[in-house]
Amino acid sequence: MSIKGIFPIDKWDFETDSILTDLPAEDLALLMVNKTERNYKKGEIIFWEGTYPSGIFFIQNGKVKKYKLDKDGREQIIYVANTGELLGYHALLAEDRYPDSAAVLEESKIAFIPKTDFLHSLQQSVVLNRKLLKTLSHEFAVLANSLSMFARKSVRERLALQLIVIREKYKINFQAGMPVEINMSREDLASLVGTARENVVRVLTEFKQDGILETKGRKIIVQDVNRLIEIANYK
Amino acid sequence: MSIKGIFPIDKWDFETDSILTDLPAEDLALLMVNKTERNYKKGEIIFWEGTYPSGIFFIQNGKVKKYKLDKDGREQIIYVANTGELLGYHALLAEDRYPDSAAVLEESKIAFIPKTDFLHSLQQSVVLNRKLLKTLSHEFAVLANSLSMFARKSVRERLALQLIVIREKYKINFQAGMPVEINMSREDLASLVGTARENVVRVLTEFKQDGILETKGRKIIVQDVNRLIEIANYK
DNA sequence: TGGAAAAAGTGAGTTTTGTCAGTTTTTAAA
DNA sequence: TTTAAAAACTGACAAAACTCACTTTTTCCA
Repeated sequence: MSIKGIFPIDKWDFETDSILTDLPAEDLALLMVNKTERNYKKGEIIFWEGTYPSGIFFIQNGKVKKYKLDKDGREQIIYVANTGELLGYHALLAEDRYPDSAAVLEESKIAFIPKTDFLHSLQQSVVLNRKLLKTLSHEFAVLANSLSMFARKSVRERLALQLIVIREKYKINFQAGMPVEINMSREDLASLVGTARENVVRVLTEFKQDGILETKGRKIIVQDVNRLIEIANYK
Repeated sequence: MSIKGIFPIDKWDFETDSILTDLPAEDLALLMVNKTERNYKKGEIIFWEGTYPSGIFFIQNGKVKKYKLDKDGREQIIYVANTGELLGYHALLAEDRYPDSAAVLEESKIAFIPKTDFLHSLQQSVVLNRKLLKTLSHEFAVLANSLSMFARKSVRERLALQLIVIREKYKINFQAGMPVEINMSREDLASLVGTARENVVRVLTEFKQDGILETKGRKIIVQDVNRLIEIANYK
């Protein structure tokens, strides 16, 4: 059974990948005409908050965290982007600097599309325009959800919820039916949940004792999503 | 001295008002052709989260809170929109339900623009398209900031920051040079800061004792913005 | 404009979260 | 395969935030 029947996963996912999949072949070709591919190693940074963009990025394969660092150096993950998603278009469209930084969570293949090609495609393609407006508006809903979660939910509730959401993203790495392994450092999980690493570890131990999940080294295998959904206490 | 030299207020403001101010007269006329105006009393609701949109709204005069209610009925304010701003376009552009609710914070005059007119203007006006893309991308940056603040800052820091931001919105109600009065219930302030009413009251009392602000009944007059900026501890 | 209702403010106790200072386990390079 | 470094985990304590029960002040409308 898919998670969609029991949890509104679409409210936590940007659906950026639909921008390209719905684009007519000729519009897509125009956008991709000068793209350059590159492999990024785990932990490598794609762009830095506060710098000016020179193009957009397309995740051909891999996972990317979008995050902000606060004054005290603490990291907050805003969103985890997956294979097929675009990155970095906010800065270009807002005619401003990057609002966040992006770093790869696992070995990834990422394409770069120059600014001029993106802006040119935007002028030419009615579909690209419409899809960007739709995606950005949907992102608003996702961020509003996240904001409300961080402001109002306990660490335990937030961790349960983020485990549900992040697990969906790791499904892409595993065959259907096979147990999904979440391979994320406790540090990154803490950045995602908005708490200290120690708290993540403590709650994970609780969940493990309750038979909700098991761990294989750092990897997390969720055994009872329904219990996580209950704990997340999300309408 | 304007706040802009000492605090990056643009990172906390949607700038939605620029959508209409930058629109060519003919595009604006097309958009406004069937608009209907209405006065809303304090507390009245404009639209509800989860319902389908039939148009967009324009705040001709007043202030509107955009908020979400969680499972336990607790309110989280996502954003406070001011005179000149548009409301409700996210749902139409995402072809989805409203992601949040909207209610007026003070007596307001609000215009309704039917869905068909908005979508028709979108097809006709290149400028409207571009401005919406720009505004939505900027909103992403604002929400990412807020998200990070809620996840990482203390109640004291959050209240200091929100007082700075909300005070700018109340400037519109007062003559330049006159002391700005923030006229917001402690309940609404708590919804904005993401905490309980009692905590807002306690921190406000502290700020009052430190000479950072004074109160006139429920109204808050900030006397030392620089101290608030220090306390907010925002880079 | 008096008075009832609503909102603001206070205090004490509990719960949650953060911090520090470690030990143990896992990872990955040599 | 060994082993040093990094990451994961644990416990104790401190700080922050929440909740409840209550008093005082303000608002607003009959």
